[in-house]
Amino acid sequence: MFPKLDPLLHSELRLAVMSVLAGVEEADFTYLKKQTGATSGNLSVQIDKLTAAGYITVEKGFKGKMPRTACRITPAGAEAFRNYVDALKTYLSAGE
Amino acid sequence: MFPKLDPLLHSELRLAVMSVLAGVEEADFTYLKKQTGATSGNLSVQIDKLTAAGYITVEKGFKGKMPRTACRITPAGAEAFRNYVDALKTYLSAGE
DNA sequence: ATAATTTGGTTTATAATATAAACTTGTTTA
DNA sequence: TAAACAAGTTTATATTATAAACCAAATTAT
Repeated sequence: MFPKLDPLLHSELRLAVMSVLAGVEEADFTYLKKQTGATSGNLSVQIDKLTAAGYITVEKGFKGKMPRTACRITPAGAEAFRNYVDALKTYLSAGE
Repeated sequence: MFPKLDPLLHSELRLAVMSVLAGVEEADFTYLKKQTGATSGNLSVQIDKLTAAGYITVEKGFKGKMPRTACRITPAGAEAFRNYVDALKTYLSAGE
């Protein structure tokens, strides 16, 4: 009936992060923070979880002398995102 | 950018309950349990929260001798549900 | 030069949440 | 009349989301 929702994606901030990453080649920490409006701490934690799940990859380097954390969605992450969207539609259809 | 998601609706079970109720005149506890696959305990708790929020109403009575708990969505609940669906679309659009 | 502020984060503490297990009350069946 | 079932509720637990506090390095102000 109602499919189970991937708990990793059923989280406001993680979903926002994935939503941004689904639309761009790569996004760094600062950009994600700006787009999502999240606090640094929260964003850091959620990025870790998405990384641990294999949904995104994180590449740490420097832009000039400043640290920079670049994030990309993985194929697995993109698929999970699509599946989540599909699953959610089951829940939302009544509200159209 | 990303609108805030109503935390009362951003919950797998509560959303499923609202989804069912959005489509029918009224549904009783047993029916909701069957449709959502939830445990009684969980369902009971989430129904309470939706009631406290004014999103649904609960009417207790008897069907024959057996207790029955009938739930209906309220206008406020229906509106909240619509708003939630709209807000969510912002998050999902990248995944289409 | 050095003190103060900003940047780009991470770690840790807390409060809220979802969830199931255990329990209750009454009914039906063996 | 004992056992099993129905329809829930209460309570305990484990997870989560989130922000506050912290840290290191770079930049800016004095």
